[in-house]
Amino acid sequence: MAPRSRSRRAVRSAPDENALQRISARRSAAGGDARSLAEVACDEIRRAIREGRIATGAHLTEVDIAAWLGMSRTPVREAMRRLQSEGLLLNQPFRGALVMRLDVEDMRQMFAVRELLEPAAAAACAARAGPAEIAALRAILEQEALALDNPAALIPLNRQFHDIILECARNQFLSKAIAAVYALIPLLGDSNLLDGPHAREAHDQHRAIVDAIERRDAARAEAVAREHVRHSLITRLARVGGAGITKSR
Amino acid sequence: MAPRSRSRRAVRSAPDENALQRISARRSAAGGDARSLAEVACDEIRRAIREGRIATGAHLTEVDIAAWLGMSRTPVREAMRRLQSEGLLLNQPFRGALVMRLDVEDMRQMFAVRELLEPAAAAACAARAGPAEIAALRAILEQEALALDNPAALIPLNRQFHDIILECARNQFLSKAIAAVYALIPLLGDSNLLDGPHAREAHDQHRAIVDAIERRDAARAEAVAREHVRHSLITRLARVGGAGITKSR
DNA sequence: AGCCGATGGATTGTATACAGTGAATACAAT
DNA sequence: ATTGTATTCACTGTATACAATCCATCGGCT
Repeated sequence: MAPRSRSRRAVRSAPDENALQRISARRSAAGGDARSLAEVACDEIRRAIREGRIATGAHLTEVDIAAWLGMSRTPVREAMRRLQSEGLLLNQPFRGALVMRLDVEDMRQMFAVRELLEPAAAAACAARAGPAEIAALRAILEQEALALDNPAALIPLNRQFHDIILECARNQFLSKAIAAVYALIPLLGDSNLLDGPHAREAHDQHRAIVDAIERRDAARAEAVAREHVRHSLITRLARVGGAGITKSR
Repeated sequence: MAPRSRSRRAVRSAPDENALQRISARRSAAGGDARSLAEVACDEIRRAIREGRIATGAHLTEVDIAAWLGMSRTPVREAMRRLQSEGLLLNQPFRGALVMRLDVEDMRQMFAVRELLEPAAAAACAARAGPAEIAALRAILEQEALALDNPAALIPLNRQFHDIILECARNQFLSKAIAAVYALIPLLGDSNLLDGPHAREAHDQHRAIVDAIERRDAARAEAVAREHVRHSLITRLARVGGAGITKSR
């Protein structure tokens, strides 16, 4: 008996408002950036895995994620497919997906490949870097130096540092190969940079890499980059061996 | 078109019969294998690109592909997304996708990375190969020897050869990295193995690699594998330089 | 009791409707 | 003629309905 007069229109207009809400939420979430819901879903799932809110080994279904994120299955499906092809999720046909888990051996394998690729990137960068790139690297170094006890700032700086070197190497296939390996880093859990002493040593190594690049000393850049990867593995192994997440039975 | 009788219901019932046809077509097409339509679409598009039926640089839309393959947009969308993440297609938001094109410089970059990764795989394989793997490799070699003038047979054998070595290296990250690079091979067009002399040389190199692996001579396996990649690039360059597809202006 | 096919619940796979986007085009105004 | 504005158009992004599939479990039959 309520206002029946406008019922038809009311029913029609409801979805529109929802749509508007969705869009505005989408835009505001990333500061005006208009990412698709699928991208949002992808990032959210990845983040939840990295932060441990979704445990490795957990069982995910499209409907659950869709309900969690408040969107339909379609974008969620797209996101899960993407994460599967990245190797973060293991697809089980008609049965959902499992969050991959990496053991210590997997970690060693990952670092073995990084030890192959990242020195190559540093060497290529040393051969190609111009003043602009070197200035950018130096800028990162300075910011790092000021943030050595602030992992929240250090982590994106670290990523930028490696991104600049990779971009400077100007080899899209090298980038693809490294990206394929990096995709599984969220499964490793907390960053090494949460560890103060490691952060300092990593910073010193970054500095040595930039010095070599600036001198166009490809061999030296390669060697230091290799040492950087090795050092990172050692820190990881110490943390895994020492603290809780042993492979258990 | 269909009888205009109360469109809703008419439209509803039609798809059922289509679905049955589609499914049976799907099963029969691949000899009883029940791949999803998305996988079919993915393979078809990839194949069409490799065979040049879809030109590099072409503009693809979901509806066009869906019409071509006789399925709905949903699986096509999934396939295109996948090919985008592989790097075969370049997404243009709201505007379809472009088929990537590689120039000679891209090709050099690709082979530079392969020269990094494939020797590493051969070395790791030499360190780990058991009798079973060596027997499998020898079997491939024998089949190759019989098919040196039959590219249609040689191409899958070649793939199997490299797959066995990669699997034997037992490093999922090495596999991922190589897969990321190989994904763009369809863009290179015809296989080198269509060239008789090259096929013979490649076969000899395969044999040398297996010999080294069997002797557990990792360094030698690595060196030959590197030479194998280099040789492959040289053949490619000769073909591109000699025959038509120069980068034009 | 034990095997074997039917049944149901959970989950993905697919089709389709519709809203939203952005470029191109047509048209008006200066 | 040129610029600004509305309209159209082709396309994607998203939601939703429905079909197919897998697995577990339950019942009948031997």
